Amino acid sequence: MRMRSTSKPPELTRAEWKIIKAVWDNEPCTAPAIQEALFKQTAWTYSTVRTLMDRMVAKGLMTSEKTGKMTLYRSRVTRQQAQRGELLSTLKNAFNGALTPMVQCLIDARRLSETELAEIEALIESKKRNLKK
Amino acid sequence: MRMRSTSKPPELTRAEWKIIKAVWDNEPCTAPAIQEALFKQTAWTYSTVRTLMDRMVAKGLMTSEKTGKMTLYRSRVTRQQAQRGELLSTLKNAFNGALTPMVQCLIDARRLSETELAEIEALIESKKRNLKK
DNA sequence: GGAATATCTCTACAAATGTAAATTATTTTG
DNA sequence: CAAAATAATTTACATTTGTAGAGATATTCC
Repeated sequence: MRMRSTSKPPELTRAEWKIIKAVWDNEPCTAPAIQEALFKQTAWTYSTVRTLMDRMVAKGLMTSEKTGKMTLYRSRVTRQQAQRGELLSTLKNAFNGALTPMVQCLIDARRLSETELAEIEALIESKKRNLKK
Repeated sequence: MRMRSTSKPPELTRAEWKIIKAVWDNEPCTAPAIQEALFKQTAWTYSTVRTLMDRMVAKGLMTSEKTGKMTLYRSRVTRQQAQRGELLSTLKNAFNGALTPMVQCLIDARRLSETELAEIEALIESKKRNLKK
């Protein structure tokens, strides 16, 4: 039976976001690979990256599997799950769960191009049709 | 000269969100008032609330003014600013700044009612008109 | 004035987060 | 094989966050 995700979605710290995004783009992957991938952006040393990754394994955000010399990491949360967790927590903390104000804020926060507005509108339209059905 | 907010918007922790929301609803206000207002929800003691509030003053999120016996607190960030900061940081961390996927995720994350969809659509419409002008 | 009440101040402490050096083991390569 | 390069392990440490107790002060009420 397919069941509606029961465990609340994860929340990641800023550092963890950087890591997991790199992992999603490279998995399965090693810690050295990730530190290399992030070095330009973060200048983190191998130690730092490794520590973060192991903590994330401990938290259930990734898995690690030791194959001989190297340790391979894989994400245990999908991008979707993580994004959703983040968004829902913002919705809850900052907007008391009220969706419309959140969207309003989003619209105001950035000067949106007409293209973006059109895209968003299309999403809504599609969802509406989807609901009707 | 009116200048475009240069300092990046604040980021608040979960505890800080609880506090500031209570402050917005009561300011200017005292620490005891806030702890009372939050007690049902958080069960925090006076010490806890007070510590949090003073830290927030140190961070520039609020001001405090000692009038005789009591200390009065006032927010230094508006709800708008704080919400915006939260949203933008989520946008950046979790969505690499891409707006449309974020909205998509939002739409998927909750089963939206037709009413909500309509509301959001109205927001978009309004913004579009606004852009044109 | 003393007891009760309300506040404040100071100090504390554990957990989480960000960051990394030092040491050890392993592998590659001249 | 010895030297060089890689990767892993262990340990550390400062800062931030969550949470609060204890003691000092001022205020009010009997």
